Amino acid sequence: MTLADLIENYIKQRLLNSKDQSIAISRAQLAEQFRCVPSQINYVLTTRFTIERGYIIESRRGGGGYIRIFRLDPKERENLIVQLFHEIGQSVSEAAADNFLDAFLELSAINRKQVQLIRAYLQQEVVGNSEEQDRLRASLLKAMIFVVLNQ
Amino acid sequence: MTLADLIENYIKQRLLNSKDQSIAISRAQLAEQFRCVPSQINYVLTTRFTIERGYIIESRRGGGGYIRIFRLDPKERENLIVQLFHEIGQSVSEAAADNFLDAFLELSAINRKQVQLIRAYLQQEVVGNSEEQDRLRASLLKAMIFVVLNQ
DNA sequence: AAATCGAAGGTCAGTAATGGTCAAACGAAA
DNA sequence: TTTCGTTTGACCATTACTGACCTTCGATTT
Repeated sequence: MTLADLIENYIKQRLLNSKDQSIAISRAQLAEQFRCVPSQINYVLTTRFTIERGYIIESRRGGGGYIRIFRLDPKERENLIVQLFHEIGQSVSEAAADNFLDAFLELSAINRKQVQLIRAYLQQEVVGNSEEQDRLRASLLKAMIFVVLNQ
Repeated sequence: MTLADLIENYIKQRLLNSKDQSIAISRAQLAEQFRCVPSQINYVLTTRFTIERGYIIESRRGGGGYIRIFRLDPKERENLIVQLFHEIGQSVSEAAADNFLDAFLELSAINRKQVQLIRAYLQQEVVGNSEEQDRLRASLLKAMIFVVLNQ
């Protein structure tokens, strides 16, 4: 459990407690709270709270500046899942595949074990990130996601 | 009893003692414990903790990195099913794919709905019976069978 | 109104901390 | 002697974290 993980969990907890699926934070203050440099907060936000994972970040600089984190509306869950599936497209790198799996997991479209299975199978069957491999990876990923979503 | 065997036994013992059929290890730390190079751990994992033997490996590099080992639930009829899975091979025609699906159905490895889903998805994604299409069909079929078998 | 200042947040490159890969050497069994 | 599983180490890839420097924006001063 790294510092980045701790900050990630803290933000997610605050989002769960929030009324409107969004919270505002002060970068400097949060950095102070976790005894780290402010840019560490940016690192957590850019690696963990991406659009693919279902978050939107809005911020303002200057005096009274802030960072606001939105969790996408669960009402649109189905649409998001379908959209996410389409976003996989024809070709994905290994890292991109992981992001997609995490995104499906975040949406509770699939569970943790299914993620492990799919990831493991992809790693076993698809090695490297050549264009051909990326295409095969996308095909396999979509096929496996398809069955777990629909069965 | 080689070093690889010792490490294998150690990991299996820890899995037995674990609550959720999974443990996390530090590659460097485990290597230190057994007085060997870190890559020896990879050797043990890739030779002894494969999917075929019922294990899944997940890992993360970088600071706070780890290796997590999951034990899959051992199933009845596992040998037959695994064998059938391997028989799919690298290339299957549409008719052959249907036969494999029926065979899995006979073994109650998958259910009717899953068969329909897989068949429909294959028909949608793979057209024709050229060698290239047959290879893609085999890949997708195995990927989808894999997830429904193991999840 | 324009210039300036201070208080936010943003970016990026560098360093450290992990784990991954692969080919060669080794060694026991056939 | 050959073969095949084991072991090693050099080199690679990924992730976490930091700090110097940059940009933006509101408020204050000229």
